[in-house]
Amino acid sequence: MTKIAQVIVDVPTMQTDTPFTYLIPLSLAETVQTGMRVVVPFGGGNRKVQGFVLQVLEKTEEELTALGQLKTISEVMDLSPVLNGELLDLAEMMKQTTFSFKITCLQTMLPRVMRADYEKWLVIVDEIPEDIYEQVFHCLDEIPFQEAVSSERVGELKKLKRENKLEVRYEVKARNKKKMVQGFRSLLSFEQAEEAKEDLRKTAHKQRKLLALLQQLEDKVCTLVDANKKYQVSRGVIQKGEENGWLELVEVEVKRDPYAYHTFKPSQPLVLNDEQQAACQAITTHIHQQQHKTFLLQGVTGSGKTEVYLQGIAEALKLGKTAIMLVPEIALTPQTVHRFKSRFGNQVAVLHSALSEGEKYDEWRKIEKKEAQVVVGARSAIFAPLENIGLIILDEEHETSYKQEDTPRYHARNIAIWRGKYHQCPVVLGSATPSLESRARAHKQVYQLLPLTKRANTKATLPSVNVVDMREEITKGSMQSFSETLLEKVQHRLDRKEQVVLMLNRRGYSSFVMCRDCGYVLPCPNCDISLTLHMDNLKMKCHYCGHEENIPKECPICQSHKIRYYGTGTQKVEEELQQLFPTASILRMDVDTTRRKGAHERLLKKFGERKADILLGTQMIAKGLDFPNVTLVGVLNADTALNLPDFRASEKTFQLLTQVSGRAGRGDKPGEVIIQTFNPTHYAIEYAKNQDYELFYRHEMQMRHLGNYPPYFFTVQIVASHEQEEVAARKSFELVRYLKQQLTPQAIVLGPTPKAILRIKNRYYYQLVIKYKQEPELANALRTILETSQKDYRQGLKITIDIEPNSFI
DNA sequence: GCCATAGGTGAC
DNA sequence: TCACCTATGGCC
Repeated sequence: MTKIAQVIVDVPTMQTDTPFTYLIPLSLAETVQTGMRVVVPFGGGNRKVQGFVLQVLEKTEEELTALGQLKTISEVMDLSPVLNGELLDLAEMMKQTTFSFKITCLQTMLPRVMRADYEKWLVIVDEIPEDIYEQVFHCLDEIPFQEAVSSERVGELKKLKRENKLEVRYEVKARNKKKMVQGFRSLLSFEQAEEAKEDLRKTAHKQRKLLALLQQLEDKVCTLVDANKKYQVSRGVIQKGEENGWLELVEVEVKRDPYAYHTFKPSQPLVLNDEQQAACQAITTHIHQQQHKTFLLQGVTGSGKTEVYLQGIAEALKLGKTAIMLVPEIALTPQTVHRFKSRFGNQVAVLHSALSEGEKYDEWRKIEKKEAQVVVGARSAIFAPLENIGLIILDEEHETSYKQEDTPRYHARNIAIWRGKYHQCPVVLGSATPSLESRARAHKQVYQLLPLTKRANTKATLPSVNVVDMREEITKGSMQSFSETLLEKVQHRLDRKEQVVLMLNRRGYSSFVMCRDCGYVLPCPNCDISLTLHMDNLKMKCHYCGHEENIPKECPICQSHKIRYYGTGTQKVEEELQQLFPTASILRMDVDTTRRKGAHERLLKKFGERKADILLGTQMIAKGLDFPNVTLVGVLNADTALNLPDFRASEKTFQLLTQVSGRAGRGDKPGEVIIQTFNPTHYAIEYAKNQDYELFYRHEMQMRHLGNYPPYFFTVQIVASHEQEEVAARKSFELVRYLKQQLTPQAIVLGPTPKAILRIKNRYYYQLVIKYKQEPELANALRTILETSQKDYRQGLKITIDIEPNSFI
């Protein structure tokens, strides 16, 4: 019997999107297991690629010959599997539902560092002309392949390769480096150490201390850093110890712990009110009974959803089970992490984008080694390699960031429910403003609704909300960002030493440069969009392709010098605000001020300690902040999202306004919210003003029904892009024709239309949209499109399929 | 993604 | 007739 392995190779194409069979060499027969990463030779040149083992099988000699000529696995990259059976199955589901390659799905589930690094070298294997050896190879045996390609003598090198005098060598490099530090281990028994102590001179305190430490360690390893910090034994003393033969120096692995220098005060479960109690009960019953069910925990802001999560997780842990808690990236603040760490201590692993690649890898391994039972993280944390999951939670389930924007375009909510079914455990979707899809499913009893209607802090009442009609402010002649009403209210809070949060809707609020004489706006040379002014480095920047240029001094069209900054970035509003309230201390929070690691945390801490009066920021301040002294929240421009040509515009506006309003009056003092808008009668704003989700939901459902939008219809978006506009356009017309022919007459195929931003990075984008209720042939049609698109791809025509896209813009 | 191969083109 | 190009299929 011979062992063979089914391997998915790291070549993301349609034709290689299937398992390949490899022989397992005798030397690795006991090592190779399902779910491990391996290095295999692939293709004509036998270049080495990374692969994932899907299956290990044993074959007889006859069976083996029937399989034809097989290649052999070169090496294994892991000591133990990195993906278990569940995650391998999950990858298959993702591939099928997102129309992406298996390899891409597998890689998505692992920390980035576990993707291979490939290196290519050009190696001399036979005599080559002296001058090439000296000039190109610099008298070395091999050079990086890239160096050879960029050399002036590529032609000659190619010829030498054909004559087998040169060879290409491929290398697969593992990037998942463990962090190693110097440590030491005792070589003495307790008695020997005791004797050594006696031989010491009386004054040798430090060495005596070291010996005591060695006795305490027994055969454990101690790092030099720990010896210094915890036991005040310095490097020199340890070196002396080594010379004396007391200890040996060793390399030890340390886990990077991003929260090592934080202290977490343990917190106790809070007393739940009736509604929280009922919700918690429903969830824990399902944990106990090992029964899957999806719950929609709909609670007004401040209703204590988090405490329900915490107690649910505690229950899972009590049963020896594990739990995943997903939080949107921007809500994954130190405050949030703190709440979980202080309740569950170091059982918690945190996964989010602010961590370095190494830190992410270590947190991942902490989970994999079962050192952590609770995982708190953003979207990709849904793939945490936990076993025996008892509870999965998605907080702020309506957040669009739960859907990945590039392939595989999975939605964390779907993955969560899949894993919930696999582990037979409850899944809790929590939100104050659920997505229409989820709320409709709760209505149809697909999910079970758990309502929380009261604020947990009984003294805290829902804030009163006022809408200010900015059209009137304009006629009054005030050209500022602030209405008189808002200014009065801010002054009032400043007088009372209370705090204010002001939010700018980022979209449409970036600054651009316009000529006052001819109206010329500086465009990006690669994209159909205007450049944005960045004050931090005084450059004009394109938000889509990253193009940068200097701020023009004169208009390139009419040479006028009357070129001015338009629009209001947070910086400009900050200046305006400072002029109006010279004595107020203002904190600005936007991409510019939070770019540096930990800046986000520092700003919030400062505000929490009441070292500032006003917090001015973009959407990032709308979520999860809990500052009891904030009694006024102002939204400077509520409409910018409303005007987008997107069927979710109203929903997003309503959600944002409700979320940000929830930041006011979380303590004992009542809160107030001011919403400035040019559309005071729009239903999204009206219902947000009354904090009435139910009415908004009903109204919006009618709108969706009229427009044949989700949740009444399923949607698929297909985008074709090419450097030449007509190629992209022609392809999308062809796709529409094909789809109309494949689908039932009930399916609605819209388009093709040019995308809202036709050109990005010098590529033209055309899209088409399919709306449908039931289309048994759709999956097949999409798969066919994917297969045929492989050919187009070589001609530079890219086609992407997005199931249930976040927007059609 | 990359290589080997096939079939085409032009320069002599 | 060869050198060089691009388009295309296969990779275990």
